[in-house]
Amino acid sequence: MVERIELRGGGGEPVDLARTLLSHGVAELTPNVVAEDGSALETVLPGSGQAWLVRVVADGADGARMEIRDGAPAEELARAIRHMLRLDDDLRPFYARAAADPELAWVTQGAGRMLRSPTVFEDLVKTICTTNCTWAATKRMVGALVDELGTPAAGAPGRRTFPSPAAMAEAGDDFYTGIAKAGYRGPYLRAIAADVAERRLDVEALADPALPDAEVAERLLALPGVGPYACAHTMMLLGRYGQLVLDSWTRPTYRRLSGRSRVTDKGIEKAFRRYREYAGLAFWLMLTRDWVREPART
DNA sequence: CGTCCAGGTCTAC
DNA sequence: GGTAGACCTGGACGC
Repeated sequence: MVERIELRGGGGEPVDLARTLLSHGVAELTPNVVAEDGSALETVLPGSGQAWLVRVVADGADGARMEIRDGAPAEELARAIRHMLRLDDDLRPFYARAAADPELAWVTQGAGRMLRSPTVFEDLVKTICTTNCTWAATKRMVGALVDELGTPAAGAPGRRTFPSPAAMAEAGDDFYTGIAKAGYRGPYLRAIAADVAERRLDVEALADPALPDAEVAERLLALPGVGPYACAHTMMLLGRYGQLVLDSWTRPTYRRLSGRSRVTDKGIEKAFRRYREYAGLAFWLMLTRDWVREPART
C-alpha cells in the first residue's frame, strides 16, 4: 500500500527530505534506518495496537511516498510520519533571518527540520544514550532497547518499535547491565521509564507550545541523567531552538569552521545571538552543512 | 599493562 | 555559583 506525502512546511515553505533524514545523529538510530544519501527512511511504528514497518522514499522534488503493508492503518501511520518530518512546523521566520546571512542562506531551500521521534520519550532516552560515550556505545544501547524490548512489526521479522516506557520499566538489571551495557545510565533510564509508565511524569507535555522554553528546560534538567548538553539537544528535537548544543563535537567543529583558534562557549553564543529563538538551529546547520551533498548549482 | 576520553552528569564541597 | 572527582563502558593510545 502506498500513500503520497506532500513535502511542504507549515507555511508552505520547501522541505528537503535528505536534509531532514540526515539532520542529526539520533535520527539514524534504530528503529530508524536512513539511506546513506538521505533518499529513504525505514522505521517501525505502532498503529491500531500493532507494529508496522514503514518505508518513506523520495518521490519528486516536493513529495515522498509512504510504503506500508496491506492492512496497516495508513492514515495513522502517515500522521506519525508527518510528525516525524515536522511538516507542521513553519520555518518561514527562521528562513527570513537566514536569507540575510551569506553563511546560512542555503538553508532556505528546505533545511532545518530536525527529524523527531514519534514520542518525546524516545528522543529523550536516545539523547541520554549519547552522553559521555562513543557513538558505537550509543548504537549498542539503543539497539538493545529496540531488539530486546520493542514490539515486533507485523510481517517484518527482526524489526521492532522503540520500546514503550512500560517495557523499559519492567526490564531488569540483567538487561541494562548485561545486554545494553548502559553502565551508570541504566538506573536513570529505568527511573524515567517507570515514572512515565506510572504517569508520575509526562514528558510528552514538553511538546506543548504553550509552555515557555525556560519551563521546559527546568523540567528536563530535573530528570536524572539530563544535564546542559542533553537538555539543549532534547530541546532542539522539541523544536525549541534558543539554546546551542555545546559538546565535544560541536565545539571543535565550530572552531575549525570559524577559523578562530580560541573560542569560548559565550563567544559562540554571541555569534548566533542575532538568530534569537533560532540560534541553536542556525548553529547546528552551520556545523552540519556538509552532511548532505549540495545539488549542483546552475 | 595503565591512562585517557568519547556528542556529560551527579554529588560534595 | 563554580569546580573537582567519580562514574559504566570500550576503544585508542603510550609505555
